[in-house]
Amino acid sequence: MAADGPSGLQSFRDSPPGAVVLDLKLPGISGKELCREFKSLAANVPIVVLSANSDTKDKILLLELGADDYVTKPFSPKELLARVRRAMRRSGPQSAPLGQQTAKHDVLTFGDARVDFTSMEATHAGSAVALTVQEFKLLKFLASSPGHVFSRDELLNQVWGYNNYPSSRTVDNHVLRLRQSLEPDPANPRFLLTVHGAGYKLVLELPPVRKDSARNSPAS
Amino acid sequence: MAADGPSGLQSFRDSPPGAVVLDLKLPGISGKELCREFKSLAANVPIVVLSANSDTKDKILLLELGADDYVTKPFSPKELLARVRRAMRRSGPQSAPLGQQTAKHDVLTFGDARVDFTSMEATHAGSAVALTVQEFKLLKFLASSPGHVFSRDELLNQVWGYNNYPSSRTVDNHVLRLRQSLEPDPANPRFLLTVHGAGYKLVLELPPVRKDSARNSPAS
DNA sequence: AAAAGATTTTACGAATCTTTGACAGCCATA
DNA sequence: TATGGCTGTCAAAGATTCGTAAAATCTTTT
Repeated sequence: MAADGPSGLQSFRDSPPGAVVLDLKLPGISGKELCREFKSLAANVPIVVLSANSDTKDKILLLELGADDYVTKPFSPKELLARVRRAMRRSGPQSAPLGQQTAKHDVLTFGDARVDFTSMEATHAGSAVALTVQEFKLLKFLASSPGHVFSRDELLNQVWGYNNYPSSRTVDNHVLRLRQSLEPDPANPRFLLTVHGAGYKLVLELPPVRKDSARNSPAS
Repeated sequence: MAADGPSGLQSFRDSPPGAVVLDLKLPGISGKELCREFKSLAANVPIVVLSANSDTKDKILLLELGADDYVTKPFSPKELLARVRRAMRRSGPQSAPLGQQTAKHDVLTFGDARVDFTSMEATHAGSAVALTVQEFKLLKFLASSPGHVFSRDELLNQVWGYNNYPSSRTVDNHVLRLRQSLEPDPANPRFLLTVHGAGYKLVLELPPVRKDSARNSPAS
């Protein structure tokens, strides 16, 4: 808490907070100035503004200044809380205040699987499964563009490297093992999909309803 | 634009929009339900809610449901615009931890059909249809020059390749299957058209209403 | 150096696409 | 309006492409 603009700015610099609740009517600096200042110091710290008047022009201006939300007085504590929570949630997963972040882990989850590329650990339905380096690499690459179909050649180039040209079934086998390790039902893959004649892709959302029951697509 | 809940949900599924402006007072599904649904379908699509009453309890509830902002009536177009812009700005460049980023996908839509050439998925009236690689290739080529008529030989050369020279009914069959998968009424194609004696073309705009009396030549 | 583990090849049945050929129906011109 | 040439459609035959497991090869650890 800070009683006025300058001291608020000071403590913001000293130790960036997780969020800011900013009352416009305060002594010292203009609230708008302060808002802009905060945002330029740390754009990822959400700011919720308290304003006395509900003048629309003001609102728009503030939003343009970088405020993440505002509440007009009178307001209920509940509403303020809800808005702050939401603002934090939105900017949340980004990073802790500054420099204190516990190294971000690249994690990928789908179905029962959870893969941490930083620690190179993976779990399936809670229990740990062992993935090899090559498997991590392949999965990571596929995960870099979810939904994108990659041909075997592309995968060999991108994951195995330009010099290395193992032949055909290499990729297949790695996909096979990934499926066996991570798919709910390895025989009927739901995430690591093959596109006949084209290659493989990793999809993270469940596809929409199937229509053409006739053609490929796993039964049911 | 959709006039009611169900149709809104449908078009959301068909082609997720960049943002949603949701009027709470609509027929069919409850607005809150719809809001939750949207968010579960695509969490990164921002939602701005229009609500008639400015009841605080309602506001909080909506925010918890996943709405990104709301505007109470009456509101100025400017304010709505500012809020939508802000919501989009926020959800825009922000990419989820890993794998959830939506890379640019090449998509083609016409009639009830939606074809994504990147993920090699296609939907017709919302439900998924399976297309083969060759079908994707052919469609992609036709789509590269909408309205342009390609002879069978051209198509064989361009889509099938120089070395490969299938003959007679090959192209026809692929067009047939594309029609069956994607045309509203496969027997009376509206987009994948035959030009007698010349070849095929893909048109994307709906032609003006045409009387049946005339032949099939382009309407006068 | 042997053992253990990872990666790549090979092989082949199974699954899935493509192409073909036959025919009927449609179209355009004589 | 009649005719020969196109096109739409189907189903079977012909080709590819995949999934899988086991063997062979290469790497790292013991």
